[in-house]
Amino acid sequence: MLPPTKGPPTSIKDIDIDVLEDTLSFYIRSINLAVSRDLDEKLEGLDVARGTGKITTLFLVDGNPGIRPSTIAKLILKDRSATGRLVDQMEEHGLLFRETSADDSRAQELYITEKGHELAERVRGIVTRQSREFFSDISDEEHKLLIDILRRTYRRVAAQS
Amino acid sequence: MLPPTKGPPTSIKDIDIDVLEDTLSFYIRSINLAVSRDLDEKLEGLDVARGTGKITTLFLVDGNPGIRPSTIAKLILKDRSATGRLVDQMEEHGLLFRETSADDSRAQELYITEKGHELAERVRGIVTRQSREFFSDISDEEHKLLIDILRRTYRRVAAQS
DNA sequence: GAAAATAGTTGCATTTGTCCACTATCCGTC
DNA sequence: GACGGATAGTGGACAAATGCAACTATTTTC
Repeated sequence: MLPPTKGPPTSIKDIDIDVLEDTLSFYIRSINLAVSRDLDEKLEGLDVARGTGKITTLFLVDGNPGIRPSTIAKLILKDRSATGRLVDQMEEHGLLFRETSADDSRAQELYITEKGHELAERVRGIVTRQSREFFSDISDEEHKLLIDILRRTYRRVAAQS
Repeated sequence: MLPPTKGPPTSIKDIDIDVLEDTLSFYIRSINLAVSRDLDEKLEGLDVARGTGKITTLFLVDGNPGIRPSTIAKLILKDRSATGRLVDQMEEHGLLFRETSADDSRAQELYITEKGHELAERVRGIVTRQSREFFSDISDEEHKLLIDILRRTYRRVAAQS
């Protein structure tokens, strides 16, 4: 008979995390912490590190010339206020510039700069590699599956905001 | 022939998010924002809302009497400093209490209180339901699959910290 | 017994985001 | 074409969380 395993559990493997063991949101939230930290390291010093949204914004402006801050806000799941400040930062860093829309003078159109475009180029590689490396214990097949499923969820959430 | 779709893209569906479209970390990070917000709403006023870690800590202490702050730190992927403050809060709210370990007077053992146990009971239901509802567009089969995969990743990450 | 490692605490700084109110502008309707 | 309601962007105040580094107290190692 094994010795009674009472008393403070010490090894991480013996720990019971209760219903979280089968709770998807728990894994999403936890892995988010880890993957975001890892990504920040890889982006160190790049004008685009820290927080969600900068990278997405960079790509959005690079690939969709004239896109508006409010559209970006919906896609990065932040409010206009936060998005505005984010655009401020990126403008200060010379990654993009604003223009008032000709159609609607309330709105702005965002355009990438040369510097921004170059950064996008660099970041493209870093981000792709980082994600694949971080999740390297997941097979290609599973990886594809995960993305297909989570993409649906993301689209649903982004669409309704 | 369709009219040229040049000019500022307006509908979210037409937007190109570049390589992020196939980047798992992007989905994890984005969905994390949404699912965390949704969860916070469901937990409103419950001593356990906001930030990652409180819920996990509550369950850990409830299910693993005598568990140490440093063990919790590894599981919630925070440093001891942040974990300590988190335990402070929960102690102030009367959810758990500390005792100095008899074996090692540097270490503490954490125990749940009656109030903490009751809260755990409530939160168990809320958390499970919230996750399943949030991801309700995912089939049971896919859901199971996702969890199995992400659990591996979480364990790997938690183990090495 | 001395050095190195570990547990926890605290101060500090930084970041980040949310809420709310305010202005300018556009849209639809009477 | 004037008015009310929605929408775009901005700015301020505020709350919170978290990470780092330094420091104390113990324990472990050699």
